[in-house]
Amino acid sequence: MYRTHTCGELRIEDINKEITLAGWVQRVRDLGAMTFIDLRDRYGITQLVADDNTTKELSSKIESIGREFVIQVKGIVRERSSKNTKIPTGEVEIELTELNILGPAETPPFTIQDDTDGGDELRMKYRYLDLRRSNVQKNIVLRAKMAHVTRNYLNKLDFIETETPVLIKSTPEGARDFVVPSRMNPHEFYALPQSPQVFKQLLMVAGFDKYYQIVKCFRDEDLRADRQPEFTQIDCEMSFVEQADVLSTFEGLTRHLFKEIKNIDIQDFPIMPYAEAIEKYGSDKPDTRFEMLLNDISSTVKGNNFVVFDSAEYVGAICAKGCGDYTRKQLDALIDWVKRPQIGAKGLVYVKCNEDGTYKSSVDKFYGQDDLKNWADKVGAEAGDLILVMSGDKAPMQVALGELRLEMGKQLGLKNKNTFKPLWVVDFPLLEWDEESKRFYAMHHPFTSPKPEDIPLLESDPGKVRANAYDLVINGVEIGGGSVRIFDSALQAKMFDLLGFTPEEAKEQFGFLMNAFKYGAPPHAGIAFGFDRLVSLFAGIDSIRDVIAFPKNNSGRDVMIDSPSLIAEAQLDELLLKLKEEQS
RNA sequence: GGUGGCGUAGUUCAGUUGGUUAGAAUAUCGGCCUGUCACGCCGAGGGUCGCGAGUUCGAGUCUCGUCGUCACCGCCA
Repeated sequence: MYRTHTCGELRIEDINKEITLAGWVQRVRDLGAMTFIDLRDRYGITQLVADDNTTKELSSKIESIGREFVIQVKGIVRERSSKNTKIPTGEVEIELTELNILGPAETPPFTIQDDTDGGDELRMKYRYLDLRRSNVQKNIVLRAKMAHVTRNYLNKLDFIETETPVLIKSTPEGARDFVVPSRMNPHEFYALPQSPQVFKQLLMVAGFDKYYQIVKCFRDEDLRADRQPEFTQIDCEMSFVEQADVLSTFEGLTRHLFKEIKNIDIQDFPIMPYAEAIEKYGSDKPDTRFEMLLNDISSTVKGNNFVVFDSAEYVGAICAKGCGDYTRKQLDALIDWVKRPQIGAKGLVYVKCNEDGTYKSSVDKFYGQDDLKNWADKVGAEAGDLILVMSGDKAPMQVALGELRLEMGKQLGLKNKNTFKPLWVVDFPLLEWDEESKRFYAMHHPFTSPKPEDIPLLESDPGKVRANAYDLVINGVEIGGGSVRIFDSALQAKMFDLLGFTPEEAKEQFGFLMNAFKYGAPPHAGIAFGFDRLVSLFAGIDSIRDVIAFPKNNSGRDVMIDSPSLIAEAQLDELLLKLKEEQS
């Protein structure tokens, strides 16, 4: 037996027990006549001690060990004469009688401590060492617990967990596919799923009624802190349900997770149409932890010969509470911030609401005190507040103002990591016009059903059609999204037509789905949660890398195993593949 | 594809206007130390300043290129 206890469980009640422990050496503190060793495993740290009773053989072994050695020790639990109240095992220590080196260790390239000296790059290269650190382990443990709670909840509701294939078919819509050459079918490729979308719909046709799967999905697009090329979804689909049923089921799952994992009771779970989210927050994933809503003040500000506003389609304003004392330097920094290419605004007009009831703005030449008071009334600004105004074309300015709102929220400390504000965003547009290719794209995916009352618009004004699609947003993070699906093959054919597929193309790519619908398809709807994002939200972390055991870096590389990599010529030959020179 | 930050000891970083032998902390190694738990004290070793070119009497420092990395925009049904 390698151990009788873990390094996290011995207490004062265990005194005088003979025990065996195994783990990693966290640190050796040699005081001369006595030596302390911190022994670590994933459960905790236990102090070992060797003093003048120690045999020569044992002390020479102790001298030979260093950080991160894997050792097994036998000894007696005894009470410490000076206790450490910072750790649960701090009242006891192990008086060593025997020590075996199970695995010697070289000095690690960075210290295995919560406050490690290692940078991100190094930690990723030696991720197996990084994962020894308790604050990294706790994220992985949290992830496991959340998956467990999710499975329990959905199993209880009679959902059936079903695996779907990973080697599937490439489709041109949506994100780029990762492709895998087929040896047995020369010149042909599988694609890795961007989501199990069509399979879960086919499971509905098959009558499974309620399906879920915690599943890897793959998208060959550029990465971000919250985007990995392979990521995990809680993927779900239900039959004989309407949008409201899906929302309430997964509102239930979300509440349950918050309660079980964080012991938080989520109060409100509001539902907001997409159009309102854009109008009030300049985003389809509003962070509702704070207000600072966008106001359209176009009608209030026009007609004072200020050409910038008079010529603008949209003039919008937000009110930053308590920022009326911003200095010139702070305001200039904000102006620079909105002018960065990422935001791309031409400028920013400000109005300071002074404590004495007067106003000071960057457009005093054009607007008097009465005008500025009107603005203040319109946006709900009081003495001590700061009004920030941007103007231009409506859609981009709403987005820019929404970004500015988030930045101000950050500066004012309104994005509290311990507050959780969920929100359903509903009634997304069904289609999105793409200027470049002069065609409509499905905003969600081509199987999303339009709202019944908007179906006539499919002919006259497709851009106006709203979808039965919904996103779950928490604290400004898109956690999940789904839709009511089309289950009528005629309507599905019409959708493909709108999206520019010829009937032949539609048949070639999605014929199996349309065929399936001919044989009795139930009404169905579904949703998928971004599991990595959900876990990082619960962990209070911005990057999903920290909740993935072995993540990829910014350029999609695994720096630990060094992938992707070239393959042998023989492998290429077998696949009848030849590498082209890079295009210049 | 684009914008920006970073790259100096094992590691995290500092390095002034371009000027003497490139520093600190930590880690490592050696010595001392009986209650440490970020142990302490004394000492030692440790550098292709990412790589390449250029400017200059002289480059860690300036310029260009390149590679790596991070953040963001595009992209992500």
